[in-house]
Amino acid sequence: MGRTDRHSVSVDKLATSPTLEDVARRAMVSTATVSRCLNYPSKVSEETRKQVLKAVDDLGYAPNFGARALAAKRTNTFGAIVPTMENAIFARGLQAFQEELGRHGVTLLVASSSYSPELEEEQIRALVARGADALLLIGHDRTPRSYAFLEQHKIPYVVAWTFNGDQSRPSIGFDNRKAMARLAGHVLSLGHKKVAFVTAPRVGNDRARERFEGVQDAMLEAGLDPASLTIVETPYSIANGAAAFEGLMSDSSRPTAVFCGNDVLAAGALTKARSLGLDVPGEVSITGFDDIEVAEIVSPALTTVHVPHRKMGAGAAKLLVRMRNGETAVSPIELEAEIKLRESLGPVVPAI
Amino acid sequence: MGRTDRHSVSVDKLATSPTLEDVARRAMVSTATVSRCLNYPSKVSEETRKQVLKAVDDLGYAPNFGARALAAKRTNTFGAIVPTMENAIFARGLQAFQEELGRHGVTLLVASSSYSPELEEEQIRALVARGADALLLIGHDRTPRSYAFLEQHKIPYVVAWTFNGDQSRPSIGFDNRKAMARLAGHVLSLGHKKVAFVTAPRVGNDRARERFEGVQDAMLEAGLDPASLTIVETPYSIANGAAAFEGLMSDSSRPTAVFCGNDVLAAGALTKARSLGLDVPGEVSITGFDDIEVAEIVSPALTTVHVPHRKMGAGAAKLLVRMRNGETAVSPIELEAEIKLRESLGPVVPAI
DNA sequence: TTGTAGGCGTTATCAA
DNA sequence: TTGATAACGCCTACAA
Repeated sequence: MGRTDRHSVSVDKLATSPTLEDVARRAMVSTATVSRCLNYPSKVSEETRKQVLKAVDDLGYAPNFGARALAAKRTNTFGAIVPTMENAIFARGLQAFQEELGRHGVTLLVASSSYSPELEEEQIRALVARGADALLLIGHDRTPRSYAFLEQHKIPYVVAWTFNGDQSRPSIGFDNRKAMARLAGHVLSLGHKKVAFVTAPRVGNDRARERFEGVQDAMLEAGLDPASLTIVETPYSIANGAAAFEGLMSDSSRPTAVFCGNDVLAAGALTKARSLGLDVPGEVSITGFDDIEVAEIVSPALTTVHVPHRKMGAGAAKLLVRMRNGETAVSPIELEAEIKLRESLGPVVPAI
Repeated sequence: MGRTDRHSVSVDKLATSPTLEDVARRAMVSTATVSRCLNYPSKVSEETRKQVLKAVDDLGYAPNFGARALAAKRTNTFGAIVPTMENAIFARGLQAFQEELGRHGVTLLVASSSYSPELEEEQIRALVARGADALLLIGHDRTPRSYAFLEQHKIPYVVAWTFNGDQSRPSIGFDNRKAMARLAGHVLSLGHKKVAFVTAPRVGNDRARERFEGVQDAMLEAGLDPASLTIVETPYSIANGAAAFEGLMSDSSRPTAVFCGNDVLAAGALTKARSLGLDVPGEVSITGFDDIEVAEIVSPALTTVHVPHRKMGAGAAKLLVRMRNGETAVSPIELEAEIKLRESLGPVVPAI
């Protein structure tokens, strides 16, 4: 039905993608048998299986995913939406996420939101429409519509890259605020009083906000006025980090330590320091956050906060698989972020 | 049909994703009208449009992608398969690719092959099954089955990151061999005679192979015996670059210049040089390939080949869109790769 | 072990 | 301008 019969198979070859029906015809069995053979090989006799697989091979058959999802209501595909893929911040975690998913037979679809909640909302819809069974999201900040949508569609999701005691969502991550406070505390204990903070835009980015609060916490703790903190807000990029740093250093009262909201910004600052002929950490200390690969290869090596990228990625995958399988009461998981002291940080050197 | 009628809508809300039919019922029109309203708003009266959109909004309706693809036979989704997402080599190009696609209303799906032709074959099938209308692939090396599959399914694709005169496939890229030969030629003109080449595994990776051939070309040109080139083959990673470099330098007869197949390897070599206390370029010169961001932030900054990442990505997107729209005779596009001379390269210093 | 047939959520062709 | 309705390709009871 639907298709008129043809005399030769070769006509088919020139046409378009073969379907289950084509395979069935060639293997001289029903479509049901082909489907079974592909999905539950054990439920098919050895002989027919061979025939079918040969037909599949001959035809170069690939199941139509949409049709399959439509019929089976499960895609074995998870989605991940990260703020950016252009730098390495999320690369390692995503890689681990993917590897772990692979072990469970699920495929990963990745999208990026460019740090925009509206764009993220679109991406969420797109991935769900494409049949994502579950989603990995970064941070808690997103539009109410996004949450409503996830709720309504009953899409399991986990929030990663952050851990925040008072959030009840399934999540896995570390306490950005605490980690940054620890790093900043250490820096201040080295005698730095004039400090600056270069951060990504904080609205719509709870990680950035929490890191900022961490710096404030540390200042308070050290008896410094948080209001005296110079803040530069700029999107994550090496160039922006460099520009921000240059601005800071051209100021009449330079900071002796510059906290950067992440390693990318810090790498930019470091590079600019070099081109400015400024000694790091002699004249100014610089710190980052994330501990991506560049942190170790820049010179001087970057003092930063080591984020458990791989643990987070793999852990998120495990959580999500459990949730997809019906488990409902998954409690948030907190991981540790560790301070990495390296050469870019030094004690404050009194002016001569 | 199929669904039993319900008395209240709220039941639906608790159930699962709303369908076209749900929207239609709520807006009191037919599913055809809803579909039209979503796809060709102009073909629907102002009034019904409002009703429908309201219903869509109320219900949080998102079209089922699989069903849509099934019915429309077009997904407006392209796929890209890159060897790796873990380092920055392909990130910028992919970003540009995505941006350009966005301008044409197409969504991007990304997968990575881990430099394995077999895995790439799987990914190709997966993306096509998911309805990718067209594919971006890296390099020409892949299994015959992959090419046969693409052929059979009539999937438009372009090969990027390489340009090779005698290949007739739609492609956009630069001549890896020529570019590397130019860089190597310059290095050799500085007096280097003992040179080494650290490369990614060359089988299944035409770019790596061509870069290698470029080095050989330059040696020949300079009157050196290509057989005297020390070769280390190792997967792209900072750690591997460092290890390879260390091995090279611990050799009794050290090279005075180390070519690296890409910037990641070179960054590793540079880092190791520092930890070994070797002066670059005083004692040994190091070069990379790609000109990714790290190339400028490492110290000394890396001499490398600038690859037109963004141009390639955007260009590939344009090509693919044209092909998807039925254009068939697209000829390969060659872009220029430019040598970037930076601090990591210096003249050979005669031993005292 | 295998086949038949209904349904999954859209789109698109016809009529109305 | 709108509404029926037949595909689209696959899965899965249910029957044989």
